[in-house]
Amino acid sequence: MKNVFHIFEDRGFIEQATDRELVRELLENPTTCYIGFDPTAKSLHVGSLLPIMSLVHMQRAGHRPIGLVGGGTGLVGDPSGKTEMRNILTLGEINENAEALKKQLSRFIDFSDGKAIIANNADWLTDLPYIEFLRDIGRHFSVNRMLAAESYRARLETGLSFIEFNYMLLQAYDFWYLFKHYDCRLQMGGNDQWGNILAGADLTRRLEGEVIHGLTFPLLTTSSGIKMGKTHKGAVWLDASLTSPYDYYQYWINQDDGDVERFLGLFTFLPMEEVRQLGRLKGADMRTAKEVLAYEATKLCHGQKEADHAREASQQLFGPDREKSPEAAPTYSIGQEELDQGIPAYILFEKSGLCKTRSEARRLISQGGGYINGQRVKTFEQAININDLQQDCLLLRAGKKRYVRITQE
RNA sequence: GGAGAGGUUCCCGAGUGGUUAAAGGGAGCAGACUGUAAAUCUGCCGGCUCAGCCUUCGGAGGUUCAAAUCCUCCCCUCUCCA
Repeated sequence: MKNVFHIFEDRGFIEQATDRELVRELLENPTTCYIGFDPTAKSLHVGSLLPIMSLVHMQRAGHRPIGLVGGGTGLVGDPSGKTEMRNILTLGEINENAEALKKQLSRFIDFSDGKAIIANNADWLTDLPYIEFLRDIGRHFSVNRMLAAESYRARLETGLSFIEFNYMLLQAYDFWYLFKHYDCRLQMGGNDQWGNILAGADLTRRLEGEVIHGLTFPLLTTSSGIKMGKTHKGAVWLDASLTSPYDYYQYWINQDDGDVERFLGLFTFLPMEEVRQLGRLKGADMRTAKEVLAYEATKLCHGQKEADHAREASQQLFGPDREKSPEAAPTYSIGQEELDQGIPAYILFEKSGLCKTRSEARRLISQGGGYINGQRVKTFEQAININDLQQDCLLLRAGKKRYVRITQE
């Protein structure tokens, strides 16, 4: 089996490593590694996809991944890469989120038979005795050195509370703890975690005299330098009830040309020869590569069946017969009474979820961005009624890409 | 604890009594162009029962015909001093 380190290198996962040569050697043999996930929301979003993919690669290569849910650290708040102090969550919220995270990770990683582990650092952090912690752990940290860390330096400008300042110690403790209890010798994470990862490796060296390692991934931005994962509707979630597989598929197909090859490497398991080949496509052919990316990414997250649906739906809605076969679009049903009476177009656009407010719907339609069955809506108060139904439904479109099918209840 | 600075619409950031739903930029949306891409140009960008009305400038009161702008108290942040 190929060393995962080469796979990571080849596919563009690596930003920094504590020692490339040693990490590569380490990964010659089955190794336990971990990545922390913050339980700040009830679902992960595409921002966490890169770490997840790395764990999948690890598992496929015969290593043992640990998904660490930051139940304990979530009670504190991580300053890394944030300019504002984050909201501190209650224990209840965190546990709820932690549960949900576990479920999501299981879609990507096989947790059976100890092939992977899910851990929650609340289990060992919440009961830490303060004095002992200071004595045994705190003494190994130099404040001078911590302040030199980029993540803290930035926060020094805007203010940094003591509890946040301790985050690094806690995460370092996590790494040591996982090393101690699971023989975990590699921590991975986004490049914003570099300082924290180093701290953990450092702590373990001091406490145990053992050298353990860290690896970071590039922070993902699109070619235009914007953080990934935001759309008109907000964050792109991995949970199908928050972001539908169709929207998820669409998210990927709408990526910039310049990102496609990189994303194929990171977010699919296609062989790299194929990825490079797809990346070489020029002009409109690039769409093929995007379709592959969208399909593969959706398949990984939501399964083949959903991916097939999403692809079909997209092909119908964006193919040569667009507007003709709207079964594929997300559906919203409306009461018969309302339809009989006729409903103003802008209200329908708002109700169907295409616009967040009625004002937005008015604006959209006034600017010529509202369509019904492929026809531009002329005025926002235009009444939509039963006569507009074609084969029992009508197709609403906002702008060029966003569709909703309206059916009668 | 003392002294000073500051909290403005999604973000950054102007505004220091009426002409301010609040400059400018970013993000976002729409139109044109296109390949469900990018770039570019144009328009939009608090809400609503929308030629009008309502709600916003940390919070609560007050002055005034009129306040984001003035006063009082409170909350929070930053800087310096201890």
